[in-house]
Amino acid sequence: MAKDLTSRNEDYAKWYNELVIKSGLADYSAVRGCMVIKPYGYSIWEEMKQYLDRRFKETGHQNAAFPLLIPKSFFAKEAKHVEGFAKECAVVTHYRLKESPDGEGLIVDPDAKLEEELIVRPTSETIIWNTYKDWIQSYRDLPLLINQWANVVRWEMRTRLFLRTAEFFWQEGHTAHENKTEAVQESRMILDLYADFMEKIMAVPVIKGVKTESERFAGAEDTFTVEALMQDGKALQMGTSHFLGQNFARAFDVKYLSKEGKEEYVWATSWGVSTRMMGALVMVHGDDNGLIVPPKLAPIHVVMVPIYRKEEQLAQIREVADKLKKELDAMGIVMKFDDRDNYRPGWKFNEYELQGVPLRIAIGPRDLENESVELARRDTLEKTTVALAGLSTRIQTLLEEIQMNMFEKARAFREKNTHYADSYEEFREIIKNKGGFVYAHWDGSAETEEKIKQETKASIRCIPLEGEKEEGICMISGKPSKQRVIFARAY
RNA sequence: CGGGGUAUAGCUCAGUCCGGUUAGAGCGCACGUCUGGGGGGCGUGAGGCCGGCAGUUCGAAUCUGCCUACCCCGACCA
Repeated sequence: MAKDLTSRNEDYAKWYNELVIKSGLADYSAVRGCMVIKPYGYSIWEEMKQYLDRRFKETGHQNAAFPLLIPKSFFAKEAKHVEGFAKECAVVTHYRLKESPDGEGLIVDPDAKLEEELIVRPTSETIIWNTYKDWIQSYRDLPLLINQWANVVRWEMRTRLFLRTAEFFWQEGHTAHENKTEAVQESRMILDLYADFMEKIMAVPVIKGVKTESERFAGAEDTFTVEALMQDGKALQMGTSHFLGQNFARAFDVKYLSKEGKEEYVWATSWGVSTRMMGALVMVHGDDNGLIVPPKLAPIHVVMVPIYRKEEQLAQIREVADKLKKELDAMGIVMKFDDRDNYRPGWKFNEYELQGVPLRIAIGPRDLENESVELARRDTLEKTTVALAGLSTRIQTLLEEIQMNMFEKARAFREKNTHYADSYEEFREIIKNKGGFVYAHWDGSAETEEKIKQETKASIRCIPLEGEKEEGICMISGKPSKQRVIFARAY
């Protein structure tokens, strides 16, 4: 089996890093904290983008592109927003280089200092709202529903491939609305869209919820989140959707004239998911043999590995492959026929397992004779011999089954690792020894939240939106609580 | 930003403590050959300013000092 891969039990963090690199998703780059997304990794990201982009458009959004660089003064306009991002900004101060006087390389030309420094965007609210001011005059201009696919930079102290990189790729939606109800609805609708994507396409079960005040996005009135559980018992925030109230409208003076002829500030949302989801994909589905990509995200659904000695045999196999490929094409299933002769079958088996291709077909002289193939599932590692007749239909069914099985497996894992704690002792014991999600009562105060975080490293992931709301008392203060909230250690 | 670690072939690493001819291994790569149903065997070959700068010495991958970069673990954060 994948000989060189560290097992999850041995060292989960090491397993993750190795898997990302060895499966060809990404690699470290020459730039600190920034990664190279390799073709295979990028093709999965493209699948994610493609699906989400279609859904955004179906729900009335349009794509646009705003500048990478933002004038420093823009950040000062929304107080909480600056506070949240100031510590991790890359700043452009000059616009020219010149040869150094000693002739050894280049230096920044001191004469080329910018009047006003530019910030490499950590997020685009400010530049976008500055622009919206010019786009919005009347209630007829609303709602304004814009999305941007972009890269952003946040100068993180400590980075991890996909999970926290200094530069990352994402989409950020920025919408403007006439009233609060509509804006809240928008942010909730996007939250549902995200959750739907994660569960149906990524096969990652998520919990929808709202963030506590201290975990809220800088400048938001409410941050909605989708949270997932990784195999090491830690939580990962998969995406967020913010109700921004009128904060940015006020900061950038974006007003519209209502039907009644009254001047009003608009209401805003912003929402985003990033390449971080790639990390979730690895950590939720991967096993000790490598990645497992759910069929609905897989750039390649089926790979066929020919086994042969003589050229005539390969020619015969190729005939079968071509025919099957054509059938699968018509079904929207992508098959790769790997006839490279510099790698041997066993090597290819391992390689595709590492990459997580959902289905593998091995076909050799033996199979040709019996008019069958060997079909292997990546999720269960199960191998069966199946007839050539009706193979494409069989594949189609199997892919659906794999998709479902992966989701069910992840959900079962999450359920097994979801606990309820009624006392703080119980809570600490679970967080320390078992990990996972812990439902517990909390009095709603930031102090209690902080105390728990300090003492256990577990944070409130969210106040869940769904499920029954059971009243109780806070496990720390004994004060009343309207419902349990979800705690976990998180990435 | 604290703590730890690493830097030698494309990759993973030995060699450094105890300085001494020509710096090694495995994998990968190239060519040949036998092969081919779970990372093949054999043979031949290419590939190195031993992270940088300075010092000690007849002599430095090895000792000393300074620097740089990256990784891991924490704190902070999506």
